[in-house]
Amino acid sequence: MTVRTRFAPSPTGYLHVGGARTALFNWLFARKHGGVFVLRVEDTDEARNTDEARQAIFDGMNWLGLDWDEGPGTGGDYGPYYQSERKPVYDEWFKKLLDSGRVYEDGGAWRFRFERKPVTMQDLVCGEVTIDYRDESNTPDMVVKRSDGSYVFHFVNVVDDLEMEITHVIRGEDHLMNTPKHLQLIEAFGGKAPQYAHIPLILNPDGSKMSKRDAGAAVGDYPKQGFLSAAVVNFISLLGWNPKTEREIFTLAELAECFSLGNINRAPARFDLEKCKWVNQQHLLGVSVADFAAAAQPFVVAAGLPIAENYLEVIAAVKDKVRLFGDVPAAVDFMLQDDFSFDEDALAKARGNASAGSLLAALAVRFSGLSEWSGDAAKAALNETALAAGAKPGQLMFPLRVALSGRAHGPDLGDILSILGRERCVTRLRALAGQL
RNA sequence: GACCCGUUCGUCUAUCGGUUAGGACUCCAGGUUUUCAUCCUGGCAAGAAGGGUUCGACUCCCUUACGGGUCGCCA
Repeated sequence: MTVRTRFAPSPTGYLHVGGARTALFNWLFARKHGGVFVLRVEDTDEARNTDEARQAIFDGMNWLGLDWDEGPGTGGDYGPYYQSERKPVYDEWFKKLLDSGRVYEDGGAWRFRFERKPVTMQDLVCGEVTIDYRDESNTPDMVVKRSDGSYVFHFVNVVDDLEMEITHVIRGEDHLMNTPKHLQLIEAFGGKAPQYAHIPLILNPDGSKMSKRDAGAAVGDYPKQGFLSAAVVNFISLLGWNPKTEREIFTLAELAECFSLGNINRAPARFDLEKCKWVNQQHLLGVSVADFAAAAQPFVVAAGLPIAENYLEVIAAVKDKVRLFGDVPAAVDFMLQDDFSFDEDALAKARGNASAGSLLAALAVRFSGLSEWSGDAAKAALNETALAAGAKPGQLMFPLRVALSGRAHGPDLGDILSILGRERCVTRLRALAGQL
């Protein structure tokens, strides 16, 4: 029997990390077992569906690299994959319920009559869970068909899982209490229930439920901030699941290899954006300068910075120092244009060195006299300047860095000197020397 | 309120009865780097509480507390 999993989002908002992780786990499980991953759009609530939300799902899935074997745009033998197009199928299954007397009319809607007994499920994550349906107050008969003739989630979800021969349902823990309802429906249909795995929810750093407005919640925001999809996938995979090794950095393919439902935790995890950024930096380390430069360019342009001829050189100088592509503009602005700001603390620290002004002025003179310009030549000039003044080269480096970049941190000084070129260096040295 | 799931450093987690409770992020301190960053080393920091069971419990059981989830003609 081939494994068939599905991700069944409803297009009522943006794809959020919780949904993305659910999709990811279903995808990983299918890939791990050479199975089929189905994307099914649960758009039965016409009032709340939007085209933007539908597109956000596709965009998010594509960006994450979670391709679906069956679903919108791909096709498959179990379609259509939009529930809004499956009314005839539901009518057919509803008739089974009608014929067997398991539904009754209530105010124009149809309710499914639960069997009043304890219902036990075997969850792959939560283990054995029993809900007692003899307590009617806690488990009222559920509406399966609205008075307007449309069907509700529980009904279509179960019918489609049966119709599409889904073998494993991996979904958020918010569905745990729904499962006995689904099991009762499946039993009434005489169908074979899929195996269920309810994964813990993702919470905000403060422990509150992560909703769509919270920071880090919308998958669509990650590319905007300059995250690598591989890093986001890597990070969210580790929320509530672990590979049982101390390794933390994985590619999607590597995750698919070692993924196992048995290694999923039961407790909800909080979302730590800082660690997500660290994971991103780890993935960034493996990206080539050319690819990095191409990916960072939109951010640089959006910040209003010019793409200079030596753009690649500029990127190479900062590539291993940033965590996000979104951090690039602020890290390279002083190398791409002459308009940059001075950090007050850095300036204050430079002023703390009484001889900084004269040293910088002397260095400007020496730079001007250099027959050839290069980062090494400039550094040699720096050493000579310092020695001539009876100072240590190190004393000159900080003021020089501030003069050239306006800040205390940045790329290697040799890189900066080389990238800026003689004229700019001299100009900036004189400018700061005059202020100290 | 009822029902369900859960509870190891601030955060993500390892531990399938016997460990100095390990790793990672963050933070701090050293070292390397003539500078910045990377990097290396070290440090801070945890079994919610109380009862059992057991020679022995973070691990099993119960109670309490706390957190999350669910109780729709939403999904």
